[in-house]
Formats: sequence, C-alpha cells, structure tokens
Amino acid sequence: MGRSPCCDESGLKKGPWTPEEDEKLLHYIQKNGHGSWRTLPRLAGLNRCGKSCRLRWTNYLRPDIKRGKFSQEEEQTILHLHSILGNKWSAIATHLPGRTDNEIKNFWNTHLKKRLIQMGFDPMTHRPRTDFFAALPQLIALATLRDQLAATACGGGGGGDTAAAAAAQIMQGAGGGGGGGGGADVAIQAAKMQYLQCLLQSAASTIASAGSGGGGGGGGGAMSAHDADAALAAAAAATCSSSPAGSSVPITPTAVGHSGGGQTQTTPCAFSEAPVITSDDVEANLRLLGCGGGGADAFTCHGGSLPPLADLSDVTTTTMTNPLDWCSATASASSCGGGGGASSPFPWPEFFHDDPFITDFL
DNA sequence: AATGAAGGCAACCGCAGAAGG
DNA sequence: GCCTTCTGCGGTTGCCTTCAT
Repeated sequence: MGRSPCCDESGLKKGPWTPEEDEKLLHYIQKNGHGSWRTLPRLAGLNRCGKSCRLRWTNYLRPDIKRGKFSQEEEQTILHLHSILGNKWSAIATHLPGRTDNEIKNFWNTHLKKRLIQMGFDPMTHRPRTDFFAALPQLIALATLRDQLAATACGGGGGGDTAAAAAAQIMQGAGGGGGGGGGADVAIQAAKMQYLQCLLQSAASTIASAGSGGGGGGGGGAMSAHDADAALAAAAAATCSSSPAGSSVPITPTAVGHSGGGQTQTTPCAFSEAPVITSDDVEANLRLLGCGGGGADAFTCHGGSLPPLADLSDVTTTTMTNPLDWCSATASASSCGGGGGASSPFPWPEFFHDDPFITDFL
C-alpha cells in the first residue's frame, strides 16, 4: 500500500511508442527474456517505466499476437465467456489464442456491447432489458396520454365502454370506404383511445410485475449506473423512427427469446439504439449469438439459463388488424411473464410509431 | 473542401493480490 | 506476521482515423 506508481518517476517517457523503442524492447526480450520488468527498461536502454514496457510487450510486440478483425467464432466465444465470466478479460483472453485482454476489452466496448444493447439485451447480464428506467420514455408518453384520456372521458360517464363500442363498429365497418364523414372520424379517435387505454393497462401490469417481482427478474433493485445508462439509451431510442415500410420482419419484443416456426423477430425500438432493424440485422445478430435464424433459442445459445419470455408472435401476426383483440392478448401475455420472474418488454412502440396519432405524442 | 461527430485503438492509471525479504 | 516490491487486471483517457453534414 502507498507505493507510488512506477511511472511517477520523473523523466520517463510516456505516450505512443516509436519504432526505435519497439525494436529495443523486442531485441532485449528476445535475447534475455523480460526478467524483472522494473529493471528491464534500464537494461534495454529505454527511457520508459517497466509497466509501460510490459504493456507494450504483452499487447503489441509479443510474437504470438494475432492481429486483425475478430472472426465470427471469436465473437461467439467472447459473448459466451462474457455471459459466464463477466468483465474478466484476462480469463476470456486465455480462451482466445493470440488475443490480448486489452484487445478483447476494446472489442467488447466498441462492438459487442453496443450490439447487445441494440438487440435489447443488457450487456452485463445478457438478459433482455426489462428495467423500469428503460421503459421510462414510454411511460412518460403514456402518462401524458392518460391525462388526455381522462380529459376526454370526463365528458361522459362510461367513456371506455362507449369508446370500445365505437371502436368495434369501426373495426367492422369503417375499414372500407372511409365513409362516415365526421362521425367516422370521431369513432376512429375513440377506437384509438380505447386501444391506447388497453396499452396503458398492459404496460402498468407489466411494470408492476417487473418492479416488484424480485425473484429471478433481475430488475427491481436500486438504481445503478447501468440503470441510468439504460434509461439514457431508452430515452434516445424513444425518438427513433419506425421500421421501414416493407420490412419483412415483424418487430416484437419477444423475439430474442423465442422465435418460433422459422419466424425471426427482434426487440422493439424502445430498447434499441438503432432506429431501424432489418431482417438482415436480426439474422446476423442471432447468428452472432450462435443461433440459427430459424427458431433457435438465443438464451440457451450463449450459455444462459435465461427465462423464456411471453410469446406474442401469434398476437402480432394474427390480430393486428384488430387492436382491441391485440390489447387483451397483450395484457394476458405480459402478465404471464411476471410469475417466472421474467417480464416481457413493451411491445407497443413499433406499432405506435406507425401511427401518426402516436407520433404526435412522441 | 471544411468541419464536427463518432468510432476505434493504444496507452495510462490506480488498485489488489502475490511474492519475497 | 509484517512490510515492501512486483505483477496483473480492469477501467478510463486521449489521440488518430473515418464518416457524415
């Protein structure tokens, strides 16, 4: 304890290494071995501290260093080991011949971590992000919405039922000719209100289960730096645009955990830093996780004992023509995640963004 | 073509544990 | 057993390059 850092010694050079210095260090170690790192610089004729020499050697000059891009296999190995070991870069590096801990660490921070975040995974736990703060922007938007709903409902009692009835009417009849003039507009608005009210309820129940569930949910704890990070990421994501028209991939949150029947899905926009997710991205990411695109379970693929998420795939593919049905299905699906400790992320942002009615709020 | 932002990477810093006297 | 020194590790910083506007 209390030992002053070796590099505090005055007069020692810092910063980037010159080719001459590299050559001196290389020649000395090849000839004598590194021995004591503290005495090495003097013996090698270098005006550097031993620590700096060791770092330069281990991270750059060592002959068995493999340089260049990481292969798919190496990426998978890193992901897998990181899910088990965490930030034990040196331990991970021992499984990747020719790669240094520093290189792996950099690769993780600049590539893999971001990719996991984009996919909606927590880079530390390798679990889907379900924490409260990640959903904060949506909650704020919904809170605003709720106020408006309340204001609307105040006019006449039982507004919800009225809206539901109107919505049902619209769903049955108004799809065709747009025919009802002003009355149809009102009914459409009412249907949307009802739709959003369902979403609100579903979101509330989901958050309740995620926040209070304790257990295996992984969330619900005190706010950590990572939570704050997640909130910021989500805040940024909340402004993202919708998927491009024509994307062949149904965007739902359930995906990473369950892709069934050859259907590939990904996480919702709200959990992603990338505004646009293409089917190619999804395939690539699943491949990266060691999963075939056709329905493999990503959790088990990288060594996780991650719990399954509620599968909404059938909901999104079969009932989106009727938001009311979708609401009830969503509510039940989201509640089923709570019992096992896993909560499902929020499915609605992608649908929201397709609707100008919603984009006005976001 | 100029400029600012973002990404990528090498290197530094500080801490903790191991080793040696 | 205690103190000092050395080594290794993980986090962070700063510089250089590339990309976008």
